[in-house]
Amino acid sequence: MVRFSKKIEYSLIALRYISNAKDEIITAKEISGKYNIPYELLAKILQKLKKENILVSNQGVNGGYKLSKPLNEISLSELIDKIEGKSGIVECLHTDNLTECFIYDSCSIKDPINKMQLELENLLKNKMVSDFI
Amino acid sequence: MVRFSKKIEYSLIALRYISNAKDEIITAKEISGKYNIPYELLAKILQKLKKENILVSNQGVNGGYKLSKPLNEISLSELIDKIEGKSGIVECLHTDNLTECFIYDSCSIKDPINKMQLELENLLKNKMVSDFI
DNA sequence: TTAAAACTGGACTAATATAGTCGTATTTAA
DNA sequence: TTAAATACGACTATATTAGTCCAGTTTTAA
Ligand code: SF4
Ligand code: SF4
Repeated sequence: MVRFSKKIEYSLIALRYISNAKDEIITAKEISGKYNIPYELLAKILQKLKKENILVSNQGVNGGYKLSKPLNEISLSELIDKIEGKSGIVECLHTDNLTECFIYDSCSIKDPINKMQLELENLLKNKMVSDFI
Repeated sequence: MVRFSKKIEYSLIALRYISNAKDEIITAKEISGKYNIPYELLAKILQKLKKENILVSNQGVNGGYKLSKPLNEISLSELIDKIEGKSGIVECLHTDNLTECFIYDSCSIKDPINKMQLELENLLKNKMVSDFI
């Protein structure tokens, strides 16, 4: 029910490492090697973080990644939304609500579930990636 | 990353309904019908809740379920643990740690992840099933 | 006594989400 | 021109969740 995906864990490990390296440019290979994270998977994640403007990248020889902003400006909430795509704690609270819950009309717990979501969001918004160091 | 399973949602709907019926005995069929919840699945869930001492049951004709204790004495945390089995937010925090994370030794975020888990647990412990009414 | 209404229990399948892999293209410094 | 790196898309494998099926047992009431 509450579970960090490997993508999020690998993101945190990578961001932490890149942050500690200050302005040095870090490659996917380096992080993959240090932490035994599958290279292809980590590479995908870093590409995604770049596309989401959390990292900036340089291609080619001597290329790699560095932070686009300090980690205390990135909330866990933001990281999760950007890596996994924004999503609600239940079907009917997804923003892109293509698949409406087949129970929706008769459901008696929509309101309290909604409140619950807000409380969880609040916790994740106030937790910064820098707290994972 | 933070997602209620259908089992939990169906549990909440059912517990709410049974609670509102006061001391009347409620059948799986009745709840299934009112809320369009797949009967076999709901039946399994109620059986589990009975086994976990949240419900008490009567078999046979006119049988059914009622609460073994009021909903304000059951935390969301307890419900989740009993329905889904207790589990950590990441592999290495599972209590029955059969499968150790293959990154464990080199992992740099174990401690902060642990703290995060405590904060989430705290939220879920202070949320009672009665809050979902 | 028997039939129907309910719970019980286990195995099974289907659907979905997560994790990881592969191949190929592009960029760039040396 | 080559090697080291990011970039992208499709693919496969694995795990989890959701739902189904079937064969019981218990109990009440006709
Ligand atoms: S309608 Fe009710 S059961 Fe369906 S997803 Fe929303 S809260 Fe859950
Ligand atoms: S060891 Fe690190 S990567 Fe592995 S499960 Fe624990 S926190 Fe996550």
